[in-house]
Amino acid sequence: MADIDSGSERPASRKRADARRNEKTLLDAAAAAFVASGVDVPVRDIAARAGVGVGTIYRHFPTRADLIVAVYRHQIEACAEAGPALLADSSTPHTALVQWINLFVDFLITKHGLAAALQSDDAAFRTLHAYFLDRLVPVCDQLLDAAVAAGEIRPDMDAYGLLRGVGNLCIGAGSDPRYDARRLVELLIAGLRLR
Amino acid sequence: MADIDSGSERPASRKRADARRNEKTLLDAAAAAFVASGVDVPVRDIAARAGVGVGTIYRHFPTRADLIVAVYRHQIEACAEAGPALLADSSTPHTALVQWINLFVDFLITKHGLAAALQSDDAAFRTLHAYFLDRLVPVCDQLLDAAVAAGEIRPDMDAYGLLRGVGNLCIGAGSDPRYDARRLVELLIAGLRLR
DNA sequence: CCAAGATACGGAACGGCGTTCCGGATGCCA
DNA sequence: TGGCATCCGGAACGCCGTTCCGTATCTTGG
Repeated sequence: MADIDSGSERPASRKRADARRNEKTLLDAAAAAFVASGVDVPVRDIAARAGVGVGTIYRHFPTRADLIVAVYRHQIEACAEAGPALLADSSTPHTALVQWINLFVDFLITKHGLAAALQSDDAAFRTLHAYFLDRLVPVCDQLLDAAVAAGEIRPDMDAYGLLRGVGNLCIGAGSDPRYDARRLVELLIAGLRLR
Repeated sequence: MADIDSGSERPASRKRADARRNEKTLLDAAAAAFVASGVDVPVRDIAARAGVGVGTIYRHFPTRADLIVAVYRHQIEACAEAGPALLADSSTPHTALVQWINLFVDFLITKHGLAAALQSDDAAFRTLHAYFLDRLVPVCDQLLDAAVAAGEIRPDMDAYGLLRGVGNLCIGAGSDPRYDARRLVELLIAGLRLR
C-alpha cells in the first residue's frame, strides 16, 4: 500500500527491468483509456492499449482500485496538500473551504466515472474509497474546523459526510450539459453558512 | 411506454390468462427481490423467485427499466400527486417544497440501488431516468415557482438540476450509517433560501 | 559468456451476467 | 375437439472481470 521508494534511490532494483517498464507503460495506457472511455473501461482495452496481456495488469495492480489510485495519486496528493496552503493564504477559512472544495470538484468532474466508482459498494472499489477518504478527510476536517472556529459555518457537519456528498453530486457531471454539479455543490456549501 | 388500461376495463382481455398471471407474479417477485438484493439483483434471481424462465421476464418487460418502473409506478405517482396537495396545505411554498423533497428522499433511500440506477448512463436505464423526470420535474417546477414567487428562495434553480442533485445525494444512503443523505439534502435546500 | 533459477508474460479458461432465440407447451376459439 | 396464435423455458451467445499456468525473458553466479 505504501510506495516506499517513490523518489527512488536504487535499492539494487528489486524488480526486473521489463517489469518496471511494463508498469510505466500500463499507467500511461490506463490514463489514456480512462480519458477516452472513463474509469470503467474494460481491462482488456487497457491491456490492448499497452500491448500486454491482461495477466500483466493483474500482477502489477491486483485490483482495479489500485490501478485507478496509481493513475490519480499525484492529483489527489496535490489536492490534499492544497488544503493547508489555501487556509494560510485566504482571507477567511470559509473562502479557503470553498476554494478547496472547488478543487476537488474540478478534479472529479474531469474524470469520467470516477465519482461513481468512488461511491460504488463493489468490493473492488473499497480500497479506492478508502484511499480518497484517508487522504482527504483530514484535510477537509481541518478546513471545517477553522471555519467553525471563525463562526462562519454551522458546527455540526463532518468532513466524511461532506466529502461523500460532494462526490455524489459530481456523479454524471460532464455527461449531461443540463446538470451543473458545480452549482449544486455551491448551494450545499451555502447551506452550511450561518446566517 | 403508456399503460393505457391501467385501471383495466376488460377490453376483451387481449392477453392470454397465463400471461396476465405471470405478469403479476413477476411484479411481486421483482418487488421482493429488489427489497432483498437491491434493484441490481440478477435477472435470473427474479426469474427463479417467480418460478419462470428468464425469457418470460424479457417478454413482459423488454428492459430492466420497464420492470423497475412497473414495480414503483404507484409510489412515484403518489409522490407526484403529493406535490400540489402539499402546496395547498402548507403555510408557505417553501415548507411544501421541503416536505415534498423529503417524500422523494424517503422513497429513494428505501430502494437499495435505485438512486444509483437513476443516474446511470447505461442505455437500459434511459427510460427509467426519463420516466422519473417526466413525472416529477413538472411537480418540482411548480413548487419551485411558488417558492420563488413568495420570495423565499433564489430564482435561478431549475427543477431538473435540483432533482438530479437530490437523487445523487441519495446514492449509497442506507448502506453506510455514517452517511446521512437526508441531512445533506436539507443543507442543499437551505442553500436555496434567500437570506 | 553461459547455464540455471527466478521472475514476469500472454492469453486461454472459468464463472457470472444481460440478452436473444426458438422448439415445444398451453390457452383460446370455432 | 382440433387447429392456431400466443406464450413459456432455458439453452446459447457475447461481454466482462479474474485466475491460472505453460512459456519466454531477465538476472546472476560461476
